[in-house]
Amino acid sequence: MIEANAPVTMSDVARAAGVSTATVSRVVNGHYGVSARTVAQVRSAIEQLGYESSLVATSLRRSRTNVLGLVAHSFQSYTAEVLKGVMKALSRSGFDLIIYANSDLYGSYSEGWEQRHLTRLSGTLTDGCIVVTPWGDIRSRTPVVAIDPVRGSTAPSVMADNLAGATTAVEHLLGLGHRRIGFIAGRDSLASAWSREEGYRAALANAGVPVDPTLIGRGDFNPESATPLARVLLQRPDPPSAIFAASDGMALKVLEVARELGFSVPGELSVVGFDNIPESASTEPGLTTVDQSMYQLGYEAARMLKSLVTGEWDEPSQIVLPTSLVVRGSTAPPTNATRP
Amino acid sequence: MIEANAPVTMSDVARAAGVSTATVSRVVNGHYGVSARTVAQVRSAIEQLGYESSLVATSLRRSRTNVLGLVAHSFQSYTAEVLKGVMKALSRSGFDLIIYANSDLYGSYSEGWEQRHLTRLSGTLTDGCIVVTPWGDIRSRTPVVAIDPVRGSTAPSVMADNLAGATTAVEHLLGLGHRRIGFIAGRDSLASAWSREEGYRAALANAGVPVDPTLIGRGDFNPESATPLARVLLQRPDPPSAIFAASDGMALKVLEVARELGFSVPGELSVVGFDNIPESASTEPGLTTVDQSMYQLGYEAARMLKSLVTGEWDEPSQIVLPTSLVVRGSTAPPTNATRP
DNA sequence: CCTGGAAACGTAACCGATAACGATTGCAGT
DNA sequence: ACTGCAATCGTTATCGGTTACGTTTCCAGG
Repeated sequence: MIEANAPVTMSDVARAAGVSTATVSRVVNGHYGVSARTVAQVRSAIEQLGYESSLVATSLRRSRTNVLGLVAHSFQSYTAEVLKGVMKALSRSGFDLIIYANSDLYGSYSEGWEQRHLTRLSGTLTDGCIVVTPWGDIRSRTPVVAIDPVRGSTAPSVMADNLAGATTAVEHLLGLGHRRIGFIAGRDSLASAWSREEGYRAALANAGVPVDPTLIGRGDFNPESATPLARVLLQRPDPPSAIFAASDGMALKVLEVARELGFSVPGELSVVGFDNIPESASTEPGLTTVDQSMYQLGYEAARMLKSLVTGEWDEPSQIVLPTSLVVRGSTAPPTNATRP
Repeated sequence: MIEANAPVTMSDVARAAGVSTATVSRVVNGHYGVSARTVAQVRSAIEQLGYESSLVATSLRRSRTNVLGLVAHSFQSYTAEVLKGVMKALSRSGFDLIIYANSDLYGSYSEGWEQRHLTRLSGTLTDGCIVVTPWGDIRSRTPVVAIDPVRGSTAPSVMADNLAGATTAVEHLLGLGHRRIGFIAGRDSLASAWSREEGYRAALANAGVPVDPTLIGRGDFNPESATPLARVLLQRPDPPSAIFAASDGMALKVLEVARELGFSVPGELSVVGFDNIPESASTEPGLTTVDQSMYQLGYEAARMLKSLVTGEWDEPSQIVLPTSLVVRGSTAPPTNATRP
């Protein structure tokens, strides 16, 4: 039931208990210097009025709030999986979590959005923050851990072994006999996008297959960015026999375009993604992809942030987690292929 | 890069620009009464110092923050889907979103957690809140919309047509020839749990099948709660030929127990869930379930909350969304069944 | 009976920002 | 030159809670 009752403040409690707000504060925070009788009075007043301290007022005055923050620029499956891991790591830790998401998902907030959010939060509200797929390097008064950091960043971060993952993915395609393999890259500024492209190039180089720059499309990890790129690749007179997309979201769009243009998958086109989001298991055919355990990324990032905040850090500050290839129905040997 | 620089406050800007904080505030908020020259000076100081207003301080002073809150007691697929819908509804709306999640997921926070979180947030930080699957009725200074409210609540809320959904699900099983149909109920206090059980009973009654109370297990929507209940049902000398679980999370646990006890699904046991979370599509076999578009629930709740906050509300305050049955591989006619 | 010192509690400054209000300035009109 | 009205900007109270500091109370020891 909604009741428009004014919020109960500390001075209400103080008035009811016949003491000053200072005393109420001491009771609430369990500080020393209050007689047992007064404590009982204040407790009873709190109970009776249903008082609950204001997170805002407290955090404005205090340095420590026991709240950690998470900032993400969009909310897709990737972020949701990360979040589950974060919550798990924080459960029963004494830290609450505040996720701040801005409403301008689509484009207008480009460079620097997370810096804005972060300064707004870390002013006082949170003791530290996790930033998911940032756009730039971060300044902050409180500790920050990046998940999938920008290229060249030396700040604390957690990321998957993107190079190895991408290499394995492309080697899988090469092993099936593919030679003309398209690539749809991720957002250039992120280390992950860079490494996945490196893996693509390295695998081809190892197999003695020259890199054809016209087979590389420049996406940005946003699923929508892949659609026109896939169209370009598949409408060529000589389309590739396989496409490796730097994220599952983009790979799923490739599948969409392929269906639209009448390509049979995996008969005429093999597709590989990266991430292993839940949706990738339920498409028809299932998407072959590189699993990077976003859950684990979130879990480790939260663990690291906790240690940074409490000052008990002792591990290296850049964690790299292993990946594994998940083979599903979207990959097969190319038509008219000679097995290696 | 992390730098331990002190946060830039409004008075820093004021000092740098040679004006008072009031003037800075006016410039920041675009208020009337500042000369163009002063505006330029302040703007330049803001730029130079990298000033960003503190969400906390602002919300303490102001009544309106343009931030909406969401409170959830756990963070599973259900919540994640809801969140996507909420974000979609809020995109480009001018409202940002703060999600507050407490760290004591597992039990210790029982009754009343969302009331605590809500008073902490709605004190000043948010203009309104969405509460997902609350435990009790809510008091709040600012508007609150409940997703999947408690039974008997008259507060603004969004929910699926649980009665119709559950009825359809059980009719599906009846139509396949099942007569002994087990049920695993949800958290008793929620309207949804109640309606889904009603649907179960109604469908059986319509088909002239008596309700066997020993075939009903009392879960709480938490996946883990279903495991022992499923075990009890399936280890009976006369196990049911089908089980309808009030949530997908619980239904997936039923599948797990069935596998563990050597039941073939759907050969010896049919299973139906409710929710249609992403995971349900990717199990083997896929879970037959009632789709309630959690995305849509989130979308509508956010839309409603926006209107409540801006005061432009004109629709009924309790929205019920349709459901649809999604038939996958986990249901089939019972062995030795006679088709109706 | 007086003093010392710790315990208990209140007062007021403060955190960062906003807004009501008052004060100052500039300029047009007479 | 003087009035009057805007435009412009600073002062200050305020939000709710915390804490440094000062004051009062109370009891033990001399």
